[in-house]
Amino acid sequence: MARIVAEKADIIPLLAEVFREHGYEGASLSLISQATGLGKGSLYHFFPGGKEEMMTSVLANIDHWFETEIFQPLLTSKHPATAIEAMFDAVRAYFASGQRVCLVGLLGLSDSRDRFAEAIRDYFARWVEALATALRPLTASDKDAREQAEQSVAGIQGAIVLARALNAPDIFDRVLAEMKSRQAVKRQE
Amino acid sequence: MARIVAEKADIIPLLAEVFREHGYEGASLSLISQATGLGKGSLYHFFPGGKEEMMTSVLANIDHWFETEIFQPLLTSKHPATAIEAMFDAVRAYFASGQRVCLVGLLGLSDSRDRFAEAIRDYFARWVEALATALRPLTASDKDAREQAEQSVAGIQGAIVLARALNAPDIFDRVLAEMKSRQAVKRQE
DNA sequence: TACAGTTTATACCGAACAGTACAGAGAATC
DNA sequence: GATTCTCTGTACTGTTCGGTATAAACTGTA
Repeated sequence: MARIVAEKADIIPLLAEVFREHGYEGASLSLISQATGLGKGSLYHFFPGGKEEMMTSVLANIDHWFETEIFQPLLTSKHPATAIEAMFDAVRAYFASGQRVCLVGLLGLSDSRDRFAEAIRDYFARWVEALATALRPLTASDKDAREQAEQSVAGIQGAIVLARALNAPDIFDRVLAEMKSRQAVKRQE
Repeated sequence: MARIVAEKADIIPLLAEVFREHGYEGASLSLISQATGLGKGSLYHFFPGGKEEMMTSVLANIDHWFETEIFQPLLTSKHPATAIEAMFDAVRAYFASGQRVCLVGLLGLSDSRDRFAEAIRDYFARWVEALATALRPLTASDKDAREQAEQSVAGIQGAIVLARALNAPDIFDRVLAEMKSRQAVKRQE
């Protein structure tokens, strides 16, 4: 029969969007089929492990993106202060000012979190760790750096929740802008 | 047949916990039946509107709690600074240091958010508004008060996400404690 | 053209889903 | 004791779920 997808990798972003919109349980195979344009036969050909394998593939994809675009710059940049600012900008674009949900955060709140607990934990642990590393030269103590990193990652996740709930992307931008400027102030002290 | 529940109100907290754990779609009638000890017959006797009515009842219950325990004190207290501190303490207890999910926030991220959009929006809008009102005497401008209120509500929601994801209630406490102390610093300026 | 491997659509499975129908049990009232 | 109203258990509806089996259609190679 007609070949629809050239690469398995091409459909992972589509899968990610379905999971983001409907969660893991809510993303039924018929929704997935509709969003990707692939029938069940094709889906189970590419992902013999079914929905769970689809989700782990999506998580691996997200993980890779954050690793290269967010974590590594924070960890290796010669100018941590600008790296942190770049992170806020990248995050704002990635989450579309809160109109795009953080799939990992959502998964952590849902009842399927146990199934993907490790991936969820790693994602946030690495994010906090990377940000804390970048903050270390700018803060009085390692403890301060870590606390501030937790504060920022939490702030970003909460900004998504709030912006979605109020259907107001400007709130997301405002919360992130304030956190960003607070780092700037701290640097001047 | 044997009467199990004296008051319909008694089972709403049980319903709330099921929805918190499994979300709206994930909370199947069999799970609800198990958690409440009521069969389908009883459930549809108390809630003829089915799951949707159960959720709206739960949301109304949550709304009432926050209105009396959080919003009103913020709006009417003679000492807004202490009212804000009390809010952080009450929130910490309510969400059990992040081990208990915010149902309204979760609902806002899920795909059933459209169905309860109004309740979700009201909840967060009133929270931000109440906190901004309490902050107004303590900040330079109304704009500052509002931005700081958004920041705090987002921080609380994000702290839940982060604490759940990392399975670390201490992070929730740390993030809230820092936000609380930041208000205190601002007051001294 | 013949063949092999890959990709697809479709029919199907048992289980679980939300919701309905209804008979009957318990308590309250008279 | 009869009646009434509130509550509950059970059986059932049609639908959808994730997943499987399979055969056919396509592509690449020869």
